[in-house]
Amino acid sequence: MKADEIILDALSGIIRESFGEDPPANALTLQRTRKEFEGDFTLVVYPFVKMARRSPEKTAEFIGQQLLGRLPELGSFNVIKGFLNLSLNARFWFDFLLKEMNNPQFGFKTEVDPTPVLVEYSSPNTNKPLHLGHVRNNLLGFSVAKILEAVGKKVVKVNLVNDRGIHICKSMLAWLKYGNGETPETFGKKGDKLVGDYYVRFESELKAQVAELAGSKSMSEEEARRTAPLMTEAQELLRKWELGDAETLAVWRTMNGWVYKGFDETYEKLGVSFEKIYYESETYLSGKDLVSEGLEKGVFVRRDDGSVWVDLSDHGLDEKLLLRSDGTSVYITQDMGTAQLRYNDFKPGKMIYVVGNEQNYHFEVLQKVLKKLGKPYANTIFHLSYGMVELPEGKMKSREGTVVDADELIGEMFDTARNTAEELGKIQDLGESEKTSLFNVLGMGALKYFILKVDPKKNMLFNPAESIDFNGNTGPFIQYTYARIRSILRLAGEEVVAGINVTISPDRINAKERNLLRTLYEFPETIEAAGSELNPAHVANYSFELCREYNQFYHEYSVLNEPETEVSHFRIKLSEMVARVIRNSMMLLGIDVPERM
RNA sequence: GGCCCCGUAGUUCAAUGGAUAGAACGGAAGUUUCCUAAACUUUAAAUACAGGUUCGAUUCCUGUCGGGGCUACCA
Repeated sequence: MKADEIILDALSGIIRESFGEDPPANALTLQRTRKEFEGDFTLVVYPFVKMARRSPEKTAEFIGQQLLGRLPELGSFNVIKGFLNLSLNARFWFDFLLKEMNNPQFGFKTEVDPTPVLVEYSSPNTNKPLHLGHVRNNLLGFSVAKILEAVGKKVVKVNLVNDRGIHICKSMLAWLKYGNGETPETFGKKGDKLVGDYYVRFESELKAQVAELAGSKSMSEEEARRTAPLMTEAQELLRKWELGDAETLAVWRTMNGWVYKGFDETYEKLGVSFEKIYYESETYLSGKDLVSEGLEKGVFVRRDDGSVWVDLSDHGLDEKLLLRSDGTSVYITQDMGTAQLRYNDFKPGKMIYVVGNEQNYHFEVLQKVLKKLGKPYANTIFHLSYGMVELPEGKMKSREGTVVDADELIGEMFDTARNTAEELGKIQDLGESEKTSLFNVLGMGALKYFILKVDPKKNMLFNPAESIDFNGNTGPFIQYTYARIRSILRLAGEEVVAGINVTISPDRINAKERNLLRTLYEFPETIEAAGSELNPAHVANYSFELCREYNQFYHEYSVLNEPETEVSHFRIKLSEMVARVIRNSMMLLGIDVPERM
């Protein structure tokens, strides 16, 4: 049983017996004592003042005395205003270290809840390469999956690829018209870049046609856009695709194949992966059954023109189209279908969709429509909505060409890591392949940490130069701290590190060591909180705090200067555990840590 | 217009309704016989505004002002 649970348990007993009332449930919580005060846990006693019929100070004093009598783990307490600060005794912290110091799984729940949790993330379109926005999405999705696994969930990571529709037909048309049979091999470009280029080509050629039409025939721009030859050809191509035209499908498969190969490279560099990939080309028809079901149940209505709608005004939303008048499905219809499909595939207890906040409304509608249909999984849908990523130069706009390409960004992070490390001149003894892997670890660590340390729902500003700073709240700083501890442990020598036991007496534990122990103790709670809020930022900020505390400890107390003593053994064991927790927390963010740097 | 999200030091980010609102970068001043100075110490600097709820509000509620998003028979 954990310390705070033991305390709270005793506390509720005391309150019931002494004040004759059950304590209000929401008041029975402990918080970590703030650094400026002495103590480990703090109880706010204001909620009990009324039933105690004493002043806040007297109430705290009374509760403190009672707890001291009951809990052998409690060393002392002090009272400041209505705050009761409790200090666990050195023995408790010492035992904690003894128990956990050799546990590689510290902080992770080992028993697994068999009900799967499904996490959808990435969700790319096949007509554009991945960009900075996708990077945030991928990192968030992967990290959330890792965190959920750490709190004992069985996680299924899925991707939903939007591989069909007018946009990919535009790329196909441009390639057929202007491509001269170009392939990624002949052009020396990743496949997703090649296809993306032809999408851009389509748009620029279309723009030229529109300008001409609008100029010579004085059409409105909207009309010109709709009637331009390229646009009607693209529509025609989509019709052929939907009819299953063999030639069209062959081009489509070839080009999508290029794209997937390109995506896979990017995913690998980002370190993300999926258990299952859904393709919209295979699922886009599946929502129609649900529409029929809704019509039968009378929760949807068919209008005179044949289109099908749902009225959500009773939920404070508008009417929403579910099926076009020509009987084809729209975005939301597909999402209804895929939700059902996933439910059938996995029967998940929770379905998490990592999708940008511009789709908040869409997911609100999706959930309510499924609820109207009486689907059991409607309430399991959770939209993990995240904010936009902006750059120091301003917002990303694809039209203005200010989109940051994911591969280019990854390359830049690598280069910056190399430049910075070379400037500092500490890597001469590494071989070429070691260097390459180190720059990769550093560059990606910088990128991932910088993005994940921010609360997902907030818009954020990504500054590449700042992210790779080796100081401050950055990935490289944490990686550096880890590498330094590993270096210390190597110096300590095998026999000391392997020391079976630590025999230091509890009263030799000093304040900085206690601080460290207390922070380590919080690690499991941090994961738990991050898991329930689906927020990796908790883990990121925790690991930074741990590193800072270790640096302070390290600065003040040499780890090795009392060789072969109890103190030295103790500090080495403590360092070892700090290193392990840093590594574990970085693992939850998908960040690698270097053994030396 | 309607709906949703966000406003915290110069900047980027923290703070389950709790104590004197924390860090980091940048600014100012210091610390090298030392296991990594890629460190540490000191210092100045902020809750957009106005009400309300309560023992207590950055946090919850209302309004105002700013920023962003959504409001397609696109996805």
